[in-house]
Amino acid sequence: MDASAMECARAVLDAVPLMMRAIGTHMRTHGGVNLSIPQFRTLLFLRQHEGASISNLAEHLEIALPSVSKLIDGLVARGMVRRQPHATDRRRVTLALTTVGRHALQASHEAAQHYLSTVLTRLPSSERATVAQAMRALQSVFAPDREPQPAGTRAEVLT
Amino acid sequence: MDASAMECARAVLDAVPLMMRAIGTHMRTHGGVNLSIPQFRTLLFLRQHEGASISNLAEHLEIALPSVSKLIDGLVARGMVRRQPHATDRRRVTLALTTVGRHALQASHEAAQHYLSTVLTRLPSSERATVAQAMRALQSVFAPDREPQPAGTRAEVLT
DNA sequence: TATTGTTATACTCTATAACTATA
DNA sequence: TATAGTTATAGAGTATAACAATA
Repeated sequence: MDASAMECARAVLDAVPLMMRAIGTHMRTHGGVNLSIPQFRTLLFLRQHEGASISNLAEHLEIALPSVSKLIDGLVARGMVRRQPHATDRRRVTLALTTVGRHALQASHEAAQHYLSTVLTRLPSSERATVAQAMRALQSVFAPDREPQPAGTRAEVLT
Repeated sequence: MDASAMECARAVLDAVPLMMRAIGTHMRTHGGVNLSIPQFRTLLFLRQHEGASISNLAEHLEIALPSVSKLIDGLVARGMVRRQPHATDRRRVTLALTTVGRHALQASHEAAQHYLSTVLTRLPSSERATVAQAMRALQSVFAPDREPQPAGTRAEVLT
């Protein structure tokens, strides 16, 4: 716990809530779709993992099962996700994006990409490289047990 | 909006919610104090800005006035903050930390510092420097209208 | 007995609209 | 009329505990 780690901790605690709010507010108020960050991440995950279950999602989002169930309730109510019976295990629920969900994700996704890119373009490209590198480093320490994503998958996230 | 900005946007959107959750969960479950991030930030602000009003706080946290009022309700109910009449303007509320609030902040603060520092120490110090630099850059673009803090103030945040 | 998911309950965070009191 | 704050209302996110159904 040297001085640099403390300085770093301070900077993280200053910047992260600020970014979270900026991103969340933007996603709730632009792009005509009005998704929260967890909703957005859910749709993203379901697009990448067809046939995922509630448990799969809970593991990915790192939130409790009942919370996920409620999150899905909301998306089902908005017609973006379907709950389907699992082929062989009748305890499981298979989740699927609807067409509405697919379009909502696409729109929200473009809006988020545009917003974040615009904000980040205010930085010189060398700083942007620093930010990208820092984000990868942070992700590795804050989610150390996540298996590395298959090549190509990550690159699709905001494509 | 070049490729680097998009790559960067992707990385931010991957890493920021993850960190937010990790920090929030830790603050809610450790250190014996159980503060949410907004509560923590509120106490921090009140320690640095004695005599602040609800509006001052709303501006700093970038949330709506009624939300702040409720946030303060919660902290008052827990005995951490006092609402006091303003000396000259009877519309205003002057907020003050109680002794309980001061101690809660101190404890939560040490726990947060310890947790974040521990996590960040898993990075080589060169990466930590990158992270610190990135956080400063991000703060500048996500809160571009904030006046720069007076020298010394920032350094106290986690002291 | 263990796993998957839901319901019940209870917080916190956040917003907008409508209101009160004061300036 | 404009500002500071509160109350009312509403929806999202999250958790734990208790439960049902299935394996």
